[in-house]
Amino acid sequence: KTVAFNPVYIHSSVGLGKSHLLNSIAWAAGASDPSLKIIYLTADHFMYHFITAVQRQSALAFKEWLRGIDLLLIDDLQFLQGKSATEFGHTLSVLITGAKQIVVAGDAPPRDLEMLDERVRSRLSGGLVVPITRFDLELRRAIVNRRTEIAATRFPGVSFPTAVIDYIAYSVTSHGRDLDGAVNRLVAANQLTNEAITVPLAEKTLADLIRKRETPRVRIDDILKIVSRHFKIPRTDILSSRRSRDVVRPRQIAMYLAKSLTSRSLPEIGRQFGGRDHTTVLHSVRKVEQLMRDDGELCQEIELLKRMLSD
DNA sequence: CTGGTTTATCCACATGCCT
DNA sequence: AGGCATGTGGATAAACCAG
Repeated sequence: KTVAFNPVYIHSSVGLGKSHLLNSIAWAAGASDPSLKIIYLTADHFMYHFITAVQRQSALAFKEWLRGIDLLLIDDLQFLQGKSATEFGHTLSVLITGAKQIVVAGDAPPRDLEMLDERVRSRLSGGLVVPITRFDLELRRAIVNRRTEIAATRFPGVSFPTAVIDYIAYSVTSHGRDLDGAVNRLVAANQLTNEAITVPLAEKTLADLIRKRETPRVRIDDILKIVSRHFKIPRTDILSSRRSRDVVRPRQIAMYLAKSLTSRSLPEIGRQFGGRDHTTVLHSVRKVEQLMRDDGELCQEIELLKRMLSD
């Protein structure tokens, strides 16, 4: 047998069957060679084991144990966050170097995994990266159409207006299973209440299936890049501990942007700004807000930066 | 340069919100 | 009951700024 690609990184949004795929891989590998040692873990489980191992001073034993594994599958990498992520990154790169087969899955491409350091990220990008894309609109429409036809033969009174089919196909963007679920639920609602199937009914019944418009992801990397270019100061200065005004202002503005444009927490942002304390970030945010209150020009400048970042 | 002021930063801790 | 996020109050030392 050959190790063709290592590591393999699978990414897709939630609900498209990543975990299912990972489990299938594990099962198929086990079926083809029962002697293989295969471990499937979610990232937080992995981290839990790792941390308890460190606490029990048995980190070495833990690493030995890992080395004995032939196929390691780690799921939900995006849940890996916080202060131990960097330590985890270390272990991960040791593992990858260890030449055993690794399969990792997460909900973003490797370069967006900000909690991992650059070396690990490029490590992951260097392997095989498999994106699983959503069904596109036409395919979703076709699936819904098919489902409604089946429903119509089973429940003669049921009919789906085209507008409702479009609505479902447009709004429910996750896995095919959810598209089925949407149709079933509408049929059920219709059977129970005799209410005609309309777009408003669909809106009401399917509220929880419709993922709210995901705020376009802004990465802190991008904020750093844009801010450092705009103020003509090197990115390393922003991350450094220098405190001269010409570097502090941009730094604070960047932190403010990170807080308002991403959903990262204060400690998380602090960590990415050269390991600063979360209260420093808080102070920066407030400072910038105050500066904006009594300086319209700065206000516009920051609005400009915001627009540049969220296109 | 010097002495005083401002403030970016960190720390210890409190509170509230989810599990 | 414990982790995580947001906040408060205080201390300190790095910049800043007259004189």
